[in-house]
Amino acid sequence: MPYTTNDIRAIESKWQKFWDKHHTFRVHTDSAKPKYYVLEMFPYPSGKIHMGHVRNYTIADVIARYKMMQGFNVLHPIGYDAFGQPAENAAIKNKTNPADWTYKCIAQMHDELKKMGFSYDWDRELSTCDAEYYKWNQWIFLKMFERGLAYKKASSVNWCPDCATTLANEEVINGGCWRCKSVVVQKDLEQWYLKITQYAPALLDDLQKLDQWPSRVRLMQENWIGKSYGVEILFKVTDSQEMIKVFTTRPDTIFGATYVVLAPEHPLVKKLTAGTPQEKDVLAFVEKTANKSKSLRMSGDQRKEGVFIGRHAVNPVNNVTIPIYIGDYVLMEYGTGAIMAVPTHDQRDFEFAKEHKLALRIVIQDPKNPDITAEAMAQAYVDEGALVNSGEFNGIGNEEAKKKIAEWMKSKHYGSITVHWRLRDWLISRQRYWGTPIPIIYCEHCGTVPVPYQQLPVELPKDVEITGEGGSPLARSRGFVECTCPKCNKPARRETDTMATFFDSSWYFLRFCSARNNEEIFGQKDAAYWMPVDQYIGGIEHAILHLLYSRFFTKFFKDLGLITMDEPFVRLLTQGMVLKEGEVMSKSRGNTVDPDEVLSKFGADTLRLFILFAAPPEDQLEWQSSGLEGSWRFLNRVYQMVEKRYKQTEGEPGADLERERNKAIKSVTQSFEEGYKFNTAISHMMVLANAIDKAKTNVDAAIETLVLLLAPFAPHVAEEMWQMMGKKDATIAHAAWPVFDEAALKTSTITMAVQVNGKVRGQIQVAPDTAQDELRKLALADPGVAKYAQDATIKKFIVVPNKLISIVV
RNA sequence: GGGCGGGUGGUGGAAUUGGUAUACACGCAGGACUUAAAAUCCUGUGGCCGUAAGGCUGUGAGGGUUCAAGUCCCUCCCCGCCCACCA
Repeated sequence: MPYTTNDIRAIESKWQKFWDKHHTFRVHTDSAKPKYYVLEMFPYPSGKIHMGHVRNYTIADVIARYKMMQGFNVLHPIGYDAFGQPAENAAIKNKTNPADWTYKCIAQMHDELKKMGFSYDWDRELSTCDAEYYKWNQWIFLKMFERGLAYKKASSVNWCPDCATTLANEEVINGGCWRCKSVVVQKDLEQWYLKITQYAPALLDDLQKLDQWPSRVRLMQENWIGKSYGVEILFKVTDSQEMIKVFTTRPDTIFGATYVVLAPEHPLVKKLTAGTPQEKDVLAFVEKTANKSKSLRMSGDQRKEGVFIGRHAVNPVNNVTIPIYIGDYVLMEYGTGAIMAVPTHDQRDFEFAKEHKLALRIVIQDPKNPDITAEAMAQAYVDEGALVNSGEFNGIGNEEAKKKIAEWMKSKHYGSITVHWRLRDWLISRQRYWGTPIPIIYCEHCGTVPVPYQQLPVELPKDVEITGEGGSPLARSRGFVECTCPKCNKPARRETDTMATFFDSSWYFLRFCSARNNEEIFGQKDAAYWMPVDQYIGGIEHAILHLLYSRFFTKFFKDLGLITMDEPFVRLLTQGMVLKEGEVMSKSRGNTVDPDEVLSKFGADTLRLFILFAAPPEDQLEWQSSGLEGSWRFLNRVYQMVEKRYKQTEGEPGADLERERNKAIKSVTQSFEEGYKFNTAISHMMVLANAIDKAKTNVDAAIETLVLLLAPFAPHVAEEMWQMMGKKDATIAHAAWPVFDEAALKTSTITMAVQVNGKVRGQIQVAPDTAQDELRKLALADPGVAKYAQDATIKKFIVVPNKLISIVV
């Protein structure tokens, strides 16, 4: 029977039904068995899966199935990150309800995932928009609220005018909304925050434990958390009692400070300019900056604008009086919102100083250019050098001076040694409908009151019309807003903001451990058994946001005493993007390939095999339809082998084929163990297939091995072949992964290359571990070698055991 | 501007971490089978010279270390990703 398109469909749907019927991938907490938790970043249910999903989930599935065959109790769950704005947009567009739209998409997505043959435990399938799930979001929020980790504050926030909602700092990409790319503006609002900054030290320190994460992801997190050591220095304002506290990481340049810059929003600005001739100009500049969005302020031409405020301050270390400016390049949110400017050794200060014709003073000598004057500098000198013009510190290297000056200033009470973090608290309120309601009630008498736990979930009302305009949609639902205060029973109002959807995905991996538990957020025994996730797989785009938030939540759960581990993901794999003609495959570019089309033409096994063969998982993958046919041909060939050659001959397999068989097991297993190099794993299987084709002896053992090795990659056809081979195991998914015999890999003769003066001139066949004297004779006897080495004096004779001989003449 | 990856045949990609560069596949060319096509199978396939044997050359460019360099060191060019006024 040829392996045709119709056969593929029949085979694949047959085995998908079989797995369903037998619950092949259902697992239970069982402390007697070693566990392995494989997780992919769950999808947003847009309805259709794309090639990115296919790649991500295929990688995960192959790992899960491999671990199963190795005897692990493998947890491999799936769910849907179902809250979020596309559902609202679709609701507006199609005049439907976000819930209806989302559940329809989930059903569709569910079917598509099944068609790929992924080994999910479907009993754990979940959607974050289910009340049984988001109830626990509210539970977490209340636990955080109790501990002061969830709090409300007024501040200038990122606002996306198109999405009509606030955004976290992490959601602003190049000044635009991460979802719709509209320019983000600033707005003063009262919003809910999570105090992720309290965990900043742990989030930074524990990165060291994540030695099985890609180093660049660790580095990205490290930069995002942004710990900097420095000094806070007090500059006294002349003719005033006010002090300006500046933060610097460069105390070694303190003697070079020639002016001070405050952020326009700095509270001292208004105080210091009140009633002065400069007041008008200063206020005008402050207002101008306030109208500029933060994103605009931080991007664009980056020309540094600012004005002199008419006041001066004294540098404590040398009593020099210097002018005070306000400048838009100083940010109120970072450090103290004020800096000491050292134009000679900071490029931003240099540009500002040139623009405003401010003084320059060199305090670090460029060893390559020791005699340069400040006036002659074309840019700031920011590298290392010895201190000059710095009083008692002259001559000291600046790295050493950083520590010495910091200590000295501390002892003189000029300043204090401090640490600043770049990480800000996480803004979680969204003025949207399709998200988890924040479980808070506002009472005129009792103030801000948390919803009691027994009243959870606070369900999303269904009677809300989504218009996309005018603040929180929930505010328009009277039945939702109006409530009674849990404390005093008087009429009160509910919070109408919903939670950012990143909240939902920050702990779903824990929920999977006991997805149907209605009593608790997750079973503690289940979590203790399954967690942490052994292998997590997803896109690099989540390197900061999702992974940082998940780490934060995990640490919080540990502090609650619910779990004992403090990092959720042991090993992280970030899969590369899928490209077509050199560009990322995307809907907006219109260069997508629909997985469905490939499925109907070639089936899931071929698609899976191709997507793994075309590139290593972490690299970009260039989509080539012709490669698909190659994978199809390979599966077909193996199928024909089982059909036509299995159990057709008597006798023993030849030693050569046995060696190839063992070699294939070793290589494929190694490809798994050494960084999931599926492309080479597949090539090793192809090598074995080629050897079987050529073999004249009994091929039964080799075919069995090949089918077993292939099982994680192409599970449907592997099951079919396994059945054709008359195997008793109910499913190849639980068959044992083959083991190799090191002894079978040995050969009686090996080929060694012989080089003369670095060029290969011949090859000799020798027994393994032949003695050097013998090798010398054999090598020189080779005609190709003799031609170059015969009459010459041999200067060196180098042997790389069992590989190569290098003769220098 | 800073950080991190990369650059290997016509294409996707291998190379045991200093040891025979181009495994495996795609594509292409020639052949077999066929009335024919598809499918399948066989052979060849980095470049240059040569009928051949063989020789020279070759991993972005240039230099270096070494018996030996895709791999290590220096200088430069190009591409991708991430972060970007964080003091």
